[in-house]
Amino acid sequence: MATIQDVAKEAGVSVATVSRVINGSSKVSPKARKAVLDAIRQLNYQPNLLGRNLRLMQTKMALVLLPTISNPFYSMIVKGMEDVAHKNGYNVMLCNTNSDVSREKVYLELMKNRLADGVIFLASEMSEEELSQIAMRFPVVQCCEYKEEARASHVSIDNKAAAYMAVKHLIKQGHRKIGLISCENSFISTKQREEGYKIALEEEGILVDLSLIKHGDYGFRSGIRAMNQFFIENNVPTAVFCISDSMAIGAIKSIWAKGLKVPKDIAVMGFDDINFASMYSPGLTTIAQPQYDLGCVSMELLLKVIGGEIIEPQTIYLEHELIIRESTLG
Amino acid sequence: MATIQDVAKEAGVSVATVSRVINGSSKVSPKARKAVLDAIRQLNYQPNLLGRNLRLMQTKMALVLLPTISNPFYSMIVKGMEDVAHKNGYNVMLCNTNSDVSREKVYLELMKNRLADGVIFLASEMSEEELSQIAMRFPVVQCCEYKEEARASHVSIDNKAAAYMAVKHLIKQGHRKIGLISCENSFISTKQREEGYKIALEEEGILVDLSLIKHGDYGFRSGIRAMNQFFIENNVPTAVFCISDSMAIGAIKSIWAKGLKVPKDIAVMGFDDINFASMYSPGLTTIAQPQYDLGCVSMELLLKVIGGEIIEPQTIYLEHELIIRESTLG
DNA sequence: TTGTATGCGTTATCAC
DNA sequence: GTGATAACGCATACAA
Repeated sequence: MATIQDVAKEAGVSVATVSRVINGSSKVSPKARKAVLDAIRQLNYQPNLLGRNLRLMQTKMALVLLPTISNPFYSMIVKGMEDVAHKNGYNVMLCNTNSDVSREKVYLELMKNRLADGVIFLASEMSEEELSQIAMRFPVVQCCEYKEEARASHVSIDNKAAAYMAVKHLIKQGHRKIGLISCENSFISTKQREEGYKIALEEEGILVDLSLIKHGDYGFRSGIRAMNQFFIENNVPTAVFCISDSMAIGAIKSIWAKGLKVPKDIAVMGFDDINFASMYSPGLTTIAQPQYDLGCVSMELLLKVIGGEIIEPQTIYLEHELIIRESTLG
Repeated sequence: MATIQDVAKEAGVSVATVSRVINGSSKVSPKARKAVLDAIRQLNYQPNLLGRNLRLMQTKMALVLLPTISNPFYSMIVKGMEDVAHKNGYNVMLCNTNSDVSREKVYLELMKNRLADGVIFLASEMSEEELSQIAMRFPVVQCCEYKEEARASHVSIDNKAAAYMAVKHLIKQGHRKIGLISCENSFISTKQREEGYKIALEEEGILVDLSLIKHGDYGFRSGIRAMNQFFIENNVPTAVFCISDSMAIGAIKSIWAKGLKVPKDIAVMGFDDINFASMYSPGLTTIAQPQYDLGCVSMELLLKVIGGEIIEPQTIYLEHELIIRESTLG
């Protein structure tokens, strides 16, 4: 494999000149430039970035930690991150953590070992303390999920306002007995969506009934189980707000199994607007997050932190949107 | 940031000894080892892999190029690749190509620039010629999709046999007029699934009727459109075999829109067994690929190619499975 | 068992 | 404009 030395020799110039041609860093005579370019082509030279990165002490690589690539919700977010990164000469390294702290830490080693310039977390399992520690020493941005107390920037929607809007929509359809299928986790979005649900009810003078709040794990099956609970307890709401689309689809399956119809007997709404929400029958009413923009803004922020333009942690909220489909229109 | 020099000074030994302790490469006296370990802890030292990689001319990093992370089909494959990679001290770099050749090439530059030791392609858009060129110079494995003529290893199922099995199942259910919703692309899997479809029909003495073959793009909407074609042309089969689950779900939606039932009026089967296939109502009959194993075997193969254990291109087929659910049982 | 010295491929500083 | 050369952090051949 040809090195910059070989190119210099072939072109009859010094390595410094070759480097200057490659990086356009300063003036080079047309004659020397041509000689270098010819030599590069001749030798099929590819710069070895290991050398450059070592010298520059940077890798133009950004880590993106996500719990799973099988959640379609992340796909557009990642696209946004990649587009912004590429526009700025950066590459993105996607890392599947499986919501496993130890796996997160393995990947973070890559940054600690200078193989990446910064990291974006999409739902970390680490403690606020650990996150703050890392953010003190390296460029860190949190996207969608975040730790409130961590001293690190974050970009997300206002989950409380979004859940509030969702429940208000159900109330407007005439529902008073509204169930919630939430999750038992420590995600800030969960906490905030529950808050939004409660505030919307209280504002209408509806008492928050804890027996109408069930829990799943975001997944389809857990949505079935949670909805079944209502039937088992013989305490069935006329509308159910699920904090994920997959659970909402599970809830619908459970409702059908009882011979009931959606939305005629029970209205169901989800959260996230995954692709499948519109593919389903009935189309699923849900809250759409600006996924692509969340990705773009997160990466822009990270690049600024890497560049040293931003020192203090930033908080950025983007707009969400209520998408009304058949599952709540009855 | 502390370097190996700092550690050496702190421990009162040479950098060589520190390096030896870190890599366990040769004998070090217990006393020196302890001094080094203490110094490392003291200084919170993290080796800079840029230096090591440059010196060793390897990165312990594998590139995985996939057309999109939003296709749930890839998720378990990637998991398998990651598990094997991690077990062998390797990291995986997921790269979203969006089925864009230029994007593929950008990522391949990372390998050409020595930032990765090898690459696994999941559905490349490059020509066989280009692929062969790259495989000549770098470790390359193709997973699931592959170019027949490319001189590079590949791991996949036997798509022809799988499609054959699928259509045979429909025939066994009593169907004779069986439609195919395929894709207009150059993927080998497409070609082979079409072949399997034809062979299964011919074997039963059923003439292959080209008007019963429609095309989509793997996606849900294209499944609707393709199925609609049958209705528009007033040439409706009693069973439809779709080469992707998403198209199958689209086909079902189209059938429902005509007031017909699945499988009572028309049986539908898919391919891939994505998670959603079992979540849907009716559950979708489909062909399951051993996704996790495909990933594992591909990565094992790549590591062997990187290690120089394998020189000649290998071809490995894994077993598929027919998953029978309600969408064809009527 | 340990230390010295060299080089991996690149960029940047300086002197010319 | 150009070239010689010193880093960047690490691993290792060789010498001791």
